[in-house]
Amino acid sequence: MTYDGLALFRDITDSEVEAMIRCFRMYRGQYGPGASIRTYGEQGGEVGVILRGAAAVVRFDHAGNRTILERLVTGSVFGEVLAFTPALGDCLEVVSDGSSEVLFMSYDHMMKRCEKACSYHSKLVQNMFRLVTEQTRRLSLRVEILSRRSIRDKLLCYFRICCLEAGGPAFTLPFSLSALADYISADRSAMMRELGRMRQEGLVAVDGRRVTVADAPLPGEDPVRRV
Amino acid sequence: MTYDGLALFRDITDSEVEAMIRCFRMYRGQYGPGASIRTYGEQGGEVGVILRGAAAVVRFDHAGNRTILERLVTGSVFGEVLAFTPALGDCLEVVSDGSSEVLFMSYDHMMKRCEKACSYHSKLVQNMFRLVTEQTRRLSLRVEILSRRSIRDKLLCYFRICCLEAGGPAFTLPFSLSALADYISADRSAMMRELGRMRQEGLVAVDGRRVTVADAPLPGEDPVRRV
DNA sequence: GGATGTGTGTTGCAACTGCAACAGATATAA
DNA sequence: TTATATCTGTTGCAGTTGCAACACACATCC
Repeated sequence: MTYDGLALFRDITDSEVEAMIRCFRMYRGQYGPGASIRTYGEQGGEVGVILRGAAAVVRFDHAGNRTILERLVTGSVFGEVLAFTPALGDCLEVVSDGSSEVLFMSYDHMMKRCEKACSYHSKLVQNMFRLVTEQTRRLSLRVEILSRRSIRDKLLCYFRICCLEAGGPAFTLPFSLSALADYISADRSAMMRELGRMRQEGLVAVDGRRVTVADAPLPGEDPVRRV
Repeated sequence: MTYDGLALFRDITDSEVEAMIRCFRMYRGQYGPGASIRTYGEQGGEVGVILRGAAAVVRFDHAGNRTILERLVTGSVFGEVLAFTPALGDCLEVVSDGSSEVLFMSYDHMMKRCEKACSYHSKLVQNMFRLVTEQTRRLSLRVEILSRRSIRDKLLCYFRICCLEAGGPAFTLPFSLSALADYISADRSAMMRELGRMRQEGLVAVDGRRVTVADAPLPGEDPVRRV
């Protein structure tokens, strides 16, 4: 296995990675579609990296509502020490989306200053820093979406972010419409209804998972400031 | 000024901090109550640290709704590179809460590997890492709150988190009820109404900013898992 | 003192949203 | 093929929520 292309191991050679895997006692796990990678609460201070495939951090509240807290793709990091400490009796789970492979390591071990002062160790920390920073930005976007007051605003906010990432007025949803409802934390039928209204008003066009937004923001364009 | 007690400068002596301030060309700013510390979009890759006082990251959408995206206290870090990139034409602002003092530095300069390899530089990066991690956890909690489907659930979720932090069934709100509504992203009057209902049902007791929760979770108690 | 601004508390109303239920489409496995 | 599961699409209904408006308390400032 090569670790090329993984942001966590950027500027670190495969042989150095192998050395770290031994030194840090990292281990890998393979998961099938829908398999539970981790249930939060059980893992001590562990950090996971998605080597291959994708996954999602989901929460089930006492009423059984599923909420997708976070989507993890190849290269994403997750872990209780990084985010989403379960505190309120809800069930938190990392679920494999399709088949995936995950590398686990001890957070403390990674953060501890190594007596050998290996240069790749500090590179690892720097890379992890970048990943956590990205994570923070994704979470911020999530907060931006969830803090909208209506389903319509949530959808528009999410769609526009997707357009910016895609660099055009159209993009493909990374998950099903049902999962989208869970992601924006809304009732599915209510979302479908609102989506229908928006389609009628010509705000969006939805064809399967393909979404086209009417007044999509152009990338690079400075947002208008209203004070 | 002493930098004691600031998480960013932990394990770094004041004289080392002073050296870094010169080397990094950091600078300080003082702000009065309600003053705008930064408007997102204007600052390049800058990172700010609250040295004294408190602040809030707020957003005004096109309809004028205010949303408190994040509360910053002494020691908190903020910056466009860390979180909350404005992307959708809304107005994002860091507003001083009371009088405050902020230290700014260049993100790139901080992340760049220093040719002198000063030990305190790498300590700074480690400390920053911890702060960003904490930031991530706070954002996660925020997502947990906002992803609740009703005002009641949002309030209960937030209150319980506050109880866990306070270590008891009662705590004092860090801001006004009006600001709380902005924080949970709900209409103020609707929140007051729901709060009244919850009071009637004996779920909570609210006296000014003092909140007591009936079935507060106890710290250290393992959350119940329901699969 | 009055003016101003902010925070609290309340109400009516219209609109939105969650919920339950149903039907059809599609895909996968037995 | 038949089951089974998931996803899509729709509807009625009841409850929640946002919105606008108002009254009052409490500060600060002139």
